Amino acid sequence: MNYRSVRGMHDILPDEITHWQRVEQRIHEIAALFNYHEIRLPLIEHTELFSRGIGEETDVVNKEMYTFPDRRGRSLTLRPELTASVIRSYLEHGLHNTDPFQKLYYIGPMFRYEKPQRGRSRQFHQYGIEAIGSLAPELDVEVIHLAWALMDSFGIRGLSLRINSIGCAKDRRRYQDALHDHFSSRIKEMCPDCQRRYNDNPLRILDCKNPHCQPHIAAAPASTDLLCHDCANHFKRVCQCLDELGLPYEIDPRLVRGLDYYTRTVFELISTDLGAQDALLGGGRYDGLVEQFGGPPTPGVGLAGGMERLIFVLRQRNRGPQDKQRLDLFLATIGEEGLRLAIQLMKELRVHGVSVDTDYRGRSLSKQIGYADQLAARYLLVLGPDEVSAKTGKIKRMDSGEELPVAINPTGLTSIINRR
RNA sequence: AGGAGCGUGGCGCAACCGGUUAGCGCACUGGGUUGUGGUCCCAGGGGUUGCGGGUUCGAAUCCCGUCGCUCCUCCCA
Repeated sequence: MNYRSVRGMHDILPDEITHWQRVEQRIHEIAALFNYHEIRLPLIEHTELFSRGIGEETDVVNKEMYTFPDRRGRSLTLRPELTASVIRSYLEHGLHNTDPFQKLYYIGPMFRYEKPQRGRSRQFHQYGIEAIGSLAPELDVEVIHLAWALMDSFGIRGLSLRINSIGCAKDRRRYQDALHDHFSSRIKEMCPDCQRRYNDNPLRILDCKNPHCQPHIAAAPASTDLLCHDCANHFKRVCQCLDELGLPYEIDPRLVRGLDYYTRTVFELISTDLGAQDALLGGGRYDGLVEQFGGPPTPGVGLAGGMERLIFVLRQRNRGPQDKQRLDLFLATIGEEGLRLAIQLMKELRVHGVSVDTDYRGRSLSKQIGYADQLAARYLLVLGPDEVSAKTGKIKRMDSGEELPVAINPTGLTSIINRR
């Protein structure tokens, strides 16, 4: 075998697909409860959409994008996240002209060129929601509420939500200056990464996990102390509203985030089951992004979560065998005439919504029955010379072994299969 | 990008201080049982031990390189 999948790109095989289908189904259901509408966007965008939207100095843009020239030499990029694309689509289709307030969600693959490790692949899958067109702090809370509702629907416990506000663009600049002042006398004692960040993006220093840097970071000013009047009020109301809904959270003044478009509220949902990559989902406000893309001043708030990580946590918790794809009926056949009858019956039964299969490998009857058992078929019917001529047979419930006489035609069979 | 560990049939493992023909379990295929399943019994297919080189009478085993995978730092979903 000479071919392998590309590094960091993983196949999802049939034996694990029901997990994916379950999670996707649940996302559709929860999104509908909150009145979010699905949007499907291209995997590929013009590179500058991401580099300008996410920020030139972020890790994602700097070193993690799959960027390549197309046949005309235009620089294209496999999407590393979807918020920028959603905003592009929002503007391109003039959604802001029809109804500037939009509640959207998506599910799909994303690509980042990173060194793979647990909970991080180069192709991975995210679900996300974006609520565009309102500054209301209650909307921030709705987004967070949806995240909790999704987790609750899976019965996932032991999660913690960390939240912070990094303020508007002006606050952010002011905060960066404050951090500069704070670290200027200490930066020499801190790790090389922090020294680099000191110049590039002092906010990122707060993310450092190096124990030597911790005391310096702990003493740093909190972004929430420097918020302007409006931003402070906004954050206050977000927390208040979370309290009113009984949604648990803890304020983490060190929480920044790696994407430049965030303003005001930022948050992450953390699971201890995940190891080093512990963020199950993350999000925040991006009040300047639409305008930055040339649209009218339009605020927005959203979140994105990792499908792989969610499924991983799910599997940690319930270790039972997963549900198999259902098969209502297996037709075991004897001889050419038996198979001929089976083929005819299957055509008709499938029209009636019965999932049905037969043996295509000419195996012995006992092997066919063993196969039906392995497929977890609910019912079994043998089609041999007797059944072909009599047009009646005995249908067997595989779980109980009980056998019932049945007329071999779609009506007779479905009447038994469809009753519970 | 840096650090650590690991590569043996599809999967999980054994053999490894060099020594017959690389074994075992699961899975797969057939038979026992050409008309009724999960158990059991028997048989079978499937490996250039990741790849390349070196040491040696002899390498899955020791050495070097390389590729791949996993985990960690970092960053994030």
